[in-house]
Order: sequence, then C-alpha cells, then structure tokens
Amino acid sequence: MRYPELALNILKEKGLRITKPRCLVIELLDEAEQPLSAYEIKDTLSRRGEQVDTVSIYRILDCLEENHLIHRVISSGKVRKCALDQEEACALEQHDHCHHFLVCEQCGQIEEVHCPGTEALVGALQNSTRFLIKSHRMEFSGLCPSCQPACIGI
Amino acid sequence: MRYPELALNILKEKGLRITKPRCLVIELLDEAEQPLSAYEIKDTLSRRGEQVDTVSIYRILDCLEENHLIHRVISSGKVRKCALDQEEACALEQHDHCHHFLVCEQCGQIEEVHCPGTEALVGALQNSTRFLIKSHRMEFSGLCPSCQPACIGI
DNA sequence: CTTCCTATTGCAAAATATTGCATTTGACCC
DNA sequence: GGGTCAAATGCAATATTTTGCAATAGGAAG
Repeated sequence: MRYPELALNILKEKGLRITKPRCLVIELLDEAEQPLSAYEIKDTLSRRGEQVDTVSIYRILDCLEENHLIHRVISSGKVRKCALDQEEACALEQHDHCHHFLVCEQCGQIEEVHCPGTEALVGALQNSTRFLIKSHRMEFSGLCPSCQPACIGI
Repeated sequence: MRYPELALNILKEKGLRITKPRCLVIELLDEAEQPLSAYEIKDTLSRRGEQVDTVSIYRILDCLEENHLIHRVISSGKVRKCALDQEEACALEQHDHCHHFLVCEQCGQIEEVHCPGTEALVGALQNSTRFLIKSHRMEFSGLCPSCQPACIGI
C-alpha cells in the first residue's frame, strides 16, 4: 500500500474525514522528493488547477502532524511525509512510535531513524526530573553522504 | 556572575558587538520566568519606554540562539534564557554543549537537562547512516511536577 | 436516496515573521 | 577625544501564519 492510502486509513481510523483537500495534500506530499512549505503546497496545487485555501493547508498540515503522518523540519518549517510501513498500517494504534530525523542542511533530504534506547532515556528522565513526559522531538542536522564531498570542499 | 554579564561576555568573545538593544533583550530574558515571544519582548520594552524595532528583536534572538544563549521552544516559538554556569563562562569555547529541554505544556516552564549518552548516540548514528551530524535538537514535553495534579484531574 | 449533525473548509482581517536597503553606532586605531 | 569601517539597527514593503465566524460537505442513520 502506498503512503496516500495508508495515511487516509489512519485518518479514517481516528474518526477524521476524508476530504478532497486532504487527499490532494497527501497525494502531493507523497510525490515530493523534498520537504515542502505550506505555500509551496498551495502553489503547486494551484498550478494543477486545484484551489485550496491557505488556511486549509495549514490546518491540514497540523492534522497530519498530530497524527504523525508528516514531520516538520525545525529550521525551515517545511514538511515531509513520514515513512509508514505495512506493519504499522496494520497495527494502527502502535503508529505513533519514536521517529527521529536526520536532515541534510544542503539538499534538505530527510532520513528517518529509530533510535534504540529512547524509551529508556525517557524513563530515566522522568525519574530524575519528576516531569511526566508525553512526547518528544529529536532532530539531527548535518550533511547527507552525497552532499559531504561538495561541502567539505574536495 | 549573572546571566546578562555572562551572555555579553560570550558575545564579546565571539567578536560580536555589545549594543543597547542587545543589552535590553538579554536583561529582559534574564528576568523572565516564562518563555517570551518576539512581540512580548517588544511590547514589554515599549512599556518601559525603550523602543526597539521588531526586526531587531528577531535578529537579536537569532543571534542569541546561534550562540546557544537562548532556547526556542519548538511548539510555541517562544524563547527562554539558557542556564550558563560559571565553568562554562570560563571555558567559553566549550560553551555549546548538549543542552536538552523539558517543556511543561501547561505552565510553559522549561528545565534544562544533560542527557548522558548523547555523544555516543550521535556517533552510532553517524556510523550507521553516513550522515555527518553537525548539530541536533532534543526537546521533551509534558507536565512539570506542579502541573501534574491539576491536569491529571485530582 | 434523503436527512441530519458536525467536522472541515473558505473568507476576511489581524498577527507574526522576513527581506532589502539606507542609516546609525560600537569598537579598534591613531 | 576624533576617524574609520563593518556590524547592527531601523524603516518600508512583503510574505507567512493565525483567528473567528459563516458556509459547505463528509458520512452515519433512517
């Protein structure tokens, strides 16, 4: 199953509605190689003859982010679809796992990684600080393998 | 030494200038109990009879963030001074250590924590992904000890 | 297929954030 | 103390994001 179908399933599962604007945005995010900004999404859809109001784009992105279907890059605010694999799609409730992200400063490419040990870290933090930790966000930025030669200057 | 003095030292050390607007913003951030937005900073200064242009506030905050003197909360964009202890002030070049943050969703309070094992994690990630990791950002959000009783509903 | 309910959308206005360029001012040197 | 030069600031215009509210349209139930 492709991203759009999986993403829509997850929304449906949560009792959210499948609307035209949502489908358009999800479809576009699936095709995109690079992270997109709200306006880039709006403009691309416009060029295709699909008018979706800016406010709606923002609200759709909020919704997708809340449901862990996209990742918002901290530095740029642009968004990229998350990887949804079959297992996760089947076990929807387990969907909001720990996703962490590597962002290339040069080309914008995003790679998702699972960091083993995160649960343990969160548990230790809760014990030592008495905070009740409900969510976390971890993003690493640097240079991806293909951008390194150019940037290091060789 | 208090935060303003330490912060200004760090800026000076980096060859940056000590200007009136920067001093005002740093002073205000030092007093603030809660994270502040750019406009809150501008308005507070205005009420005190100090006019600093909005653009300058943004640029000053960028500068402070680049030098690890403030932390920008991801969800709200508001900023809070970082803790600068004596040792760090003395060893300026070591200043940009791994700072991680716990943010209370309820009262906005921020606690800084050092996460042991972060360097090792970054090293392991670099090996497995071939990314060259230059910086990272880690933020945990939830409820601080004093907000937990009210929010859990007891 | 139609009705109903409410989640979602679109619109207008306001709030916040960014950009380019001219002007000011910190700090180094004499 | 002046002179110099680049870093910082302020201004004006623009771009992006958020808010409140009325209109629309999913989709559940009959």
